Amino acid sequence: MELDIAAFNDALGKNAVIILSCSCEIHYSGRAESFLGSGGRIIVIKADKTLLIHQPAGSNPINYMKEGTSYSLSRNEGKLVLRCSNIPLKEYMDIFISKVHSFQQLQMEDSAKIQLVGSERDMSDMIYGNPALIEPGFKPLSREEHTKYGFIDVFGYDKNNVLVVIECKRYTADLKAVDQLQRYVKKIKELKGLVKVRGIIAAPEISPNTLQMLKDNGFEYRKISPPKYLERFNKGQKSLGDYES
Amino acid sequence: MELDIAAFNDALGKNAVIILSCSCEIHYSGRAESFLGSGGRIIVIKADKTLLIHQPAGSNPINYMKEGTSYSLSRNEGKLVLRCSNIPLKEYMDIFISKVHSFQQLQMEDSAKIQLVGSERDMSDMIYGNPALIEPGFKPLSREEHTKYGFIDVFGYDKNNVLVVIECKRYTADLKAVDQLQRYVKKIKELKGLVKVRGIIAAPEISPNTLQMLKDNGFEYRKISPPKYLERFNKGQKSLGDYES
DNA sequence: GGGGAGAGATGCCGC
DNA sequence: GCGGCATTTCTCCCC
Repeated sequence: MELDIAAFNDALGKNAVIILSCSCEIHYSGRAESFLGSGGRIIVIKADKTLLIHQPAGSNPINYMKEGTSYSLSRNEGKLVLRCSNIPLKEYMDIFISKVHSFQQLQMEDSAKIQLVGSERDMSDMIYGNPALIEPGFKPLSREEHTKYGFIDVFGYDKNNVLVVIECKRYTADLKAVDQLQRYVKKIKELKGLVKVRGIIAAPEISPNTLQMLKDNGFEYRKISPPKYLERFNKGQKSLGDYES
Repeated sequence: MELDIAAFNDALGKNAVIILSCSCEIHYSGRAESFLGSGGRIIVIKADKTLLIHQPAGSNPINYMKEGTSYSLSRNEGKLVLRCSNIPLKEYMDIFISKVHSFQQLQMEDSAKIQLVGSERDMSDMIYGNPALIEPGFKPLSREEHTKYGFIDVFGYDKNNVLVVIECKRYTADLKAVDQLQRYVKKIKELKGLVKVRGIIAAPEISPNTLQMLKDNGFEYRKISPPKYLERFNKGQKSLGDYES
């Protein structure tokens, strides 16, 4: 099909969502540089002028531009070229379109915000509200502490009044989690002038190397999973519950 | 518009790319749990059965399902429901569609692979090929060393035959970069029985705190940017060069 | 806007 | 498959 440049510009001006399926070739220059040879793609320009280019498979866009990008569609010697530029970010893209399969513009509204449960923050809240999950006598002082020591998930005293730093991970704890814990514990020792500060990783799983490194540093592991309140809620419903039988 | 369930299933069977714009409500349950109230969205199901749901603004999909997901579209009491399940991953989604704005199926081919320049790997290659970028007399031994110590970007000897570990970052080096360097240097000292091993971060920028922590640990910083060969190539062309004037 | 850290991160590569 | 790590990461929060 033919793509009407005026219709495209009209859609841009109305902050419509544009969906273009086409064969194209892509040059990108910005934080890095890339080239993608010809193939079938879906190009989406959103109301906020975000650009996404998707191949027929895979989760991530193969190329993209951020919010606030400017677009200029032109026909040069019979070929369609979509030039994209984000001056403040110094990001540029040229899309050379050889064949347009479809063009669509949509006026859509969506003010809904997602509610998500099961994050690391939910884990630290759970531990804060139920400190026995760590051990008897654990007394949490704060959570998500954004201080100069670092951003500590949970921070408290054990039954012997020894300071405890807890790093939560919602997934398998890896070497980087120990790095982080180590950095926090070291900073706190320095700032408080303490010799003994305990470090604990709370996570549903931990890799063998990570457990080794944890022990080598005198730290501890607690097997704790993030809460999923909505899951419990859904168990009483037909919709998602069906899958769990 | 009305959505033809048979046409939808036909598109799925042909591994077409499906694009559906609609108003819908979304429940997700898997690694976490989420709920998203009604609003206008674009739903894409790719040839590999990846699902993406986009709101009219923002880079990232608000909900998604991974490759290999199964779909079942049905009409219950006049309402359209798209049930998505990925049994091996224990991920499930229910999409309650209140209004269909458009439906499209596309047969597309794309075997092109992206060429990208300016990655961390390109940086380590550049240093390996031009060791003077670090300092006179630096002799690199290997790059991207995948050993049990960790994955060291560049590894070599200085002019005094002291071992040097270099960690490259394509962007501003942060505290985690020092964590990583520290971990590598420590492991190498242990395994080789060395007292002195130098650690260097090579990055275009470094945050003040990071530089402080780097120095506190006796490590060094080299201001080096990742290479961008394609940019140089494009300077001679009209396309991307236009923007740089 | 920069810094610091999480993410339903994803993707890549190596074992 | 898991492990370890980069990413044009993106997003959020706080200073």
